[in-house]
Amino acid sequence: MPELPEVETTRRGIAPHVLGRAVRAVTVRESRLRWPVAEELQTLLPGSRFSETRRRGKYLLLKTELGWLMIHLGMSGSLRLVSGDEPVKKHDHVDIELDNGMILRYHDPRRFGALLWVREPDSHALLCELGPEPLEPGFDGAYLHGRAQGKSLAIKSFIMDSHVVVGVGNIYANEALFRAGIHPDRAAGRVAKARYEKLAEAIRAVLTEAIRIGGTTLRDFVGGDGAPGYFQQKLNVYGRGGQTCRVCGELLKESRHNNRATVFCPRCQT
DNA sequence: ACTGGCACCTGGGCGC
DNA sequence: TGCGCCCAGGTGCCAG
Repeated sequence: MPELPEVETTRRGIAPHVLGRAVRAVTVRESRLRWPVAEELQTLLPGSRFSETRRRGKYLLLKTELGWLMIHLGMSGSLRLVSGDEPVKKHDHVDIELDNGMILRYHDPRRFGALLWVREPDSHALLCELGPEPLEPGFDGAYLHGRAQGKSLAIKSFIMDSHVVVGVGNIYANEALFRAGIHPDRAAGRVAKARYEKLAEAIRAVLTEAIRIGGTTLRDFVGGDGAPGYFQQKLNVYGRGGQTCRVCGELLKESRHNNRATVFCPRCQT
């Protein structure tokens, strides 16, 4: 599920329910995630109070007096608030019980996600090398163009590198390249600055739109099953290989970059 | 320094 | 129905 819009939607969904709340207890049913669930969740988190939520790329950060709980949802993770009597389902790995009885429940079938403890987010190894936020100042065509100089890798792989820009996963990489009219195979270093301007704008547009739509499903984070399928009807290329291009009618082609599915229109994207 | 490929997991869908 | 195969929204790490 989670690309940047999903992570941001999760942050906005849980923020009003955790801010100002203290943690009553933590239950770890399965600690074998991408990295072992941090011991501090059980030694430091109980008794602490959440005072701030933040997102950096696809990492979610919840501040307490003693440090930050850092959460990554991996490929299949989700975080939602449930009432204390909600039955535990398979793959509900971690419960963080709040002082009002609600539970922040981490669910992750594939276990590619992570729950870590960090003292200082800005200097943490996983965060300090990350590229700019695509929706904040500092990310634009000039920046991308500059970073691409001398690079021979495919532009799709380039924009999916979190050291270049965070939060552009496979769906939105495909969609942004389509909107910008750029062929995904093109060498990053051989794309003109003007086209990077268009690409930066396309990345901002698809992410902003997805967050906007995701915002309408915020209620799902409390109670419901929290499985929004919102962006589907907006997709122009992702998952549409072999179907016709919505703009020109050409058959959409499929390929792969770094073992990730790529879909593009051979006529619109050059 | 770059780049491509692999690893970590489970579950769903498909063809036989 | 069952089995085996392929695929999946991420990303750190490794070898060449």
